[in-house]
Amino acid sequence: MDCQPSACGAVTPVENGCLVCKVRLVSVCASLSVDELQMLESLAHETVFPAKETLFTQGQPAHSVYNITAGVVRLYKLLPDGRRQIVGFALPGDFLGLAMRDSFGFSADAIDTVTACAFSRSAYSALVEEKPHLLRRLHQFATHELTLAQEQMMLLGRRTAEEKLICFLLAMQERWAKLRKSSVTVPLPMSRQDIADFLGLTIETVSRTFTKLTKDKTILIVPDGVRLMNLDHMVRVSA
Amino acid sequence: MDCQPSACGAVTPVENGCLVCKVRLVSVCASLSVDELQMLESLAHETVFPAKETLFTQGQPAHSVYNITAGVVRLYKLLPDGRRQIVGFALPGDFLGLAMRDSFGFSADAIDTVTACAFSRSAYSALVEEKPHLLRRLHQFATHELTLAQEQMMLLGRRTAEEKLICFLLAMQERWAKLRKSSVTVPLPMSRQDIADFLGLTIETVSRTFTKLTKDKTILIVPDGVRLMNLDHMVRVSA
DNA sequence: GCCCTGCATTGATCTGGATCAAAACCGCGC
DNA sequence: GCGCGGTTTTGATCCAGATCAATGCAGGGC
Repeated sequence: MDCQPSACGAVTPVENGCLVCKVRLVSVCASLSVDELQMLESLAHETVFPAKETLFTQGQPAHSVYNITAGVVRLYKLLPDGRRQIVGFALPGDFLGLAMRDSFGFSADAIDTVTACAFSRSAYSALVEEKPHLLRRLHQFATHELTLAQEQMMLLGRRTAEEKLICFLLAMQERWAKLRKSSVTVPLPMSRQDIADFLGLTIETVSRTFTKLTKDKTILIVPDGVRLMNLDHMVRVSA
Repeated sequence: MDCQPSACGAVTPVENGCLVCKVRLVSVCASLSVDELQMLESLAHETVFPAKETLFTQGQPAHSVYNITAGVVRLYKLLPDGRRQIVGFALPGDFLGLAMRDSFGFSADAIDTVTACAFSRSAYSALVEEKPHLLRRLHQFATHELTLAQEQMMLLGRRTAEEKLICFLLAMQERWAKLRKSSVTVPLPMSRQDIADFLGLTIETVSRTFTKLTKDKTILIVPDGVRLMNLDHMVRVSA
């Protein structure tokens, strides 16, 4: 479906403004001054996507770019026969549309309730043209993503199932920690199938590996997440 | 080893200048005007790395960034136990050091004889600061790399050995085609082990898959490369 | 020429994770 | 409470690709 931000996902006026935005300092917006933020604010459409709703689909024209302000988004590619690879999970503060290309290179859908600041791509790229420090920040984000992608290649190509899961849990814990949410307890709003499709495994292997790590006392499964019980061991494995 | 461009790899004066550089129009330099090119030229050290020599090592301080002008470089990460993942092959026109970070995120070594324009990172980033269109070009390169990395995740996580090899050969053929070298014959200067470590396979599986594709009449193995005999079929598989 | 050395190929066997198939669990509506 | 749909876990079996082990083959030194 061709889905503009105004068509799918409730648009509300920006409620409290960028200045009090909870993710401002970790997002691309951190590079902007107070008056630049006001310009940005006038371009922003705060949008809410309920769980399971699609933000955009691979190949679809990229009318908008998004700054995630709450919730978790899964980013994925599909093969014609239905095989799926999740290329990342976007958390609050993450930016979707770094490539600034005409169409999206992957699909994105909300895992839980997601709120995002949507910007029309044309307006956003015009702003980027005149604010080199915003471009610099976007470039930092892109190269950070690239580094993560290279880590993920190592994981997908050369690690065992158990190592994959351990690395994933450690990476999620670090990302949540940067957002100052929880520490030893890692929220996992995504399904087992999502984790499998991110790690290049099947759901059965992911499930078995969770049980193994639980029997090991490496982790403890709690509602909607896990608690890491033996960080030392996990870090040693992931090194 | 701590290896400055002047220490490892023969430095020669820039012989013919950027204006006649064969890869200029496909490299980051294409964003620069003639007089900007002259500034760049004064910063460049043209460096030759013989086959098998290391350009830089993962974790090493990134004193220099590189623009590859000839030859092929393998970019890889290692685990402590020696498992290796090649995260990419750099061809003429490719830029190493996009991240502009203090240290390299992967190691790089020359597969055949490589020539590169080396720039001190500090001088280069100073130039980037004052030339927003150079930054824009770097960002384009970074997001292009990111897109390729996401394709590679799909390949590593979800494709079979045969699909992996076919996608790899097609991707290499496209990359060489952009450089106006050969078309149906794809040069493969890297070893079978390199291909295996790029595709997340073993050398034996790569070799067996090459023989299978040869028996199929999908490819023909020629000295230092392959000839693609059934592009249609290959494109169908990779779609 | 002939040996050495370092790939690459081929063959035989093994195994980690996939696949197929049930259970068990867990809200949620009524 | 109970039934129902979806997800997760567990179990049994299979197989693509890994591993182990020769063998082939080309280029280089002498």
